[in-house]
Amino acid sequence: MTIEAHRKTTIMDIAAKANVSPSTVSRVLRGSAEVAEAKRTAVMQAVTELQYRPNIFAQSLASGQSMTIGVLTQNFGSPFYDGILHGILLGLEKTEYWPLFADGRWHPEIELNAFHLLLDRRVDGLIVIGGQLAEETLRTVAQRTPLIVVARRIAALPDNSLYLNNFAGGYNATRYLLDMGHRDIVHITAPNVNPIAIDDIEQRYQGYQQAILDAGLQLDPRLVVEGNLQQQSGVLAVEMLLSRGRPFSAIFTANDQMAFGARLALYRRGIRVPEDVSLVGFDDEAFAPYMVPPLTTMRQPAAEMGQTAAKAVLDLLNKKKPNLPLFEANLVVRESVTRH
Amino acid sequence: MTIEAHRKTTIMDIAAKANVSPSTVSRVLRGSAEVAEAKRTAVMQAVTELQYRPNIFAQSLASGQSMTIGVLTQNFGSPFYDGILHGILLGLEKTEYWPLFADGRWHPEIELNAFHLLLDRRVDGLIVIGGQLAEETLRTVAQRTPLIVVARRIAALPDNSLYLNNFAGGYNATRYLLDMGHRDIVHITAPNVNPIAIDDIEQRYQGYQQAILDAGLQLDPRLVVEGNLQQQSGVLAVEMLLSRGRPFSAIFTANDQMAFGARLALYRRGIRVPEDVSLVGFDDEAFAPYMVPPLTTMRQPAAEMGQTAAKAVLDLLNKKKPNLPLFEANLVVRESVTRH
DNA sequence: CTGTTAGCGCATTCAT
DNA sequence: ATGAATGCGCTAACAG
Repeated sequence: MTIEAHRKTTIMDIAAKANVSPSTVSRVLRGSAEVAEAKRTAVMQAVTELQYRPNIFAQSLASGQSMTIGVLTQNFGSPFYDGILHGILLGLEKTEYWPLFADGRWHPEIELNAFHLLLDRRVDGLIVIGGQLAEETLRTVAQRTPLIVVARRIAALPDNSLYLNNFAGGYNATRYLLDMGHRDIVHITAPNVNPIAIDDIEQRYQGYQQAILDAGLQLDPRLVVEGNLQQQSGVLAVEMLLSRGRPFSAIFTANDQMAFGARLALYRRGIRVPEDVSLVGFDDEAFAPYMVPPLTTMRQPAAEMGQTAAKAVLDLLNKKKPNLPLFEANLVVRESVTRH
Repeated sequence: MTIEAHRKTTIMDIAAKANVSPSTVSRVLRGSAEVAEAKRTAVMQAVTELQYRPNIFAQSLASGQSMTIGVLTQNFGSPFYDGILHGILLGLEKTEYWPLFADGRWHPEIELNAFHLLLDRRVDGLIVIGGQLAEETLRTVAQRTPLIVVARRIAALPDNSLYLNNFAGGYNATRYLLDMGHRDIVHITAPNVNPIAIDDIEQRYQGYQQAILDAGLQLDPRLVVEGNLQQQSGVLAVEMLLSRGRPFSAIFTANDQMAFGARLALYRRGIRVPEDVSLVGFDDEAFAPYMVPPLTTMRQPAAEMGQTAAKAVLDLLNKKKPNLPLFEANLVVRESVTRH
């Protein structure tokens, strides 16, 4: 058993079989130059016959390109982020680029590590979804590598970040409840979570406040409760609320998960939804339509954002200025809200 | 460690700076041989000073190893699969291997393509989560590359597949309802979904049947309804069931999503859970504890399976026979079931 | 222990 | 249009 016997087929093998030089093989394979039709087909045939597959490492080493786009996410399984992931996948599907995923797990150290490993793999472009990387770090990288940050606003990189208008989302959700006749509207926010989400959440809160004021009503701090985005905190928030004794007819939560928790707490207290209290969430998680009753919520266009992000990095790779619209969440009306 | 470094510093630069040969640099960097302490530290210092980062492509090309484990999943966002993903991430975390993800999107062609792209990237090992790749294909690859298939039983590869005892899961769920005094137990199954899941689902159904028989009861086809694993099909299943007029006091669904749908349908019909009908799901999705009322369900040890899979490929890489236990789903009791 | 010498497989100049 | 030559950055076999 010689080494030869098991050696992988290389560009040389197919060059020999097709009676051409290795360079010609390379030319037809990557279409980098015109080649006589006869040789062309001879090469292609040899390729299929020998089941040749190029060695990516050799290719990348020689060309300096990896044909990959690094994608840094924060936990496979977060509904919103996964939606973005799908969009990216879709946006890259018909291109020559292949996504390389890394998971920051919402851990600053793990995230930084993953980020570097992506860079070590010499990705040609980079998409960062949310996360907590220092803006400084992102700025530095952006100078050298096409970079798009999704679901996070980087003030210093207006042309590289893509995010949602959370203020409008909070405003519209609240506005809807007002239009339905509600006057005592609770908001469950989440001020002390990780640094990036906090910004979005704060925006939603601001939107809530502005809508109340625009309706000519007064802000009442007793109607605002704090959670941490987890379902359980929605439960606690409602408990807290009820203990305050301030009457209310509707609840708007900063995300769906807390709405789920809130709904459970109301159920345990025997408070009916939507007869006694209306409920509006934010995210439109897969479960929202199947809650009892189905949850009215703000849908974030995650997939569209991901796809736009993918197109944007490709634009950057081609030295074109990418088009980065400001996205908005849309109200999805379901049965958890009634006219008051 | 900053970003600048990823540029052009090569092993030669640091060799020059440390006054040693490139090979010595390589030796200390990868610990492949003993090196005098003095040179060692000189090299290390040069490395940090020049912010050197090895070129992965050159490394892999020269060594023949990529230090990556390919992971083929089927849609980022499926709760069970994501759990496995997390487990794999965890299992690989402290090793020298880095996971390379690909998404088959539940599309046979896309999956096969992704599979090949993973192989093209010369992964040292491979973990396939579910999917529909031909057993033949898997067997061929397994001969050449360490391969573990998770959440799918490959008869021809008993030492490479890792899955759950779904029969026991179905049996235990049904058994629990029987123990609670229920006699007219509905099962919502899903016979016509994709080829791989169908096997698991069928096993759950078999478990249900066996439990009924073991309790000395008769199987009644009118108590079995078919869905397709989606929430919406749970809604339809219950509608169908009610139209049959056959009384029942409990429903066991083949997955949580259909349980969600079923619960919604019951709500719309004014049938109370659990007072009128008890409900048991399968998967323990994140939402289950927050359903109204909280859902009793079978929890699959996804993360453990993923971690075990990761360890198993590493074992294969080290020519050790991996330990592949048969996993089981555990009952998680919540308020959606009452004694009958 | 350590420096020298060859490749790893391919892309890309150069010449022709 | 095409073959020969060079190098991408690193590892490993071979001497010393």
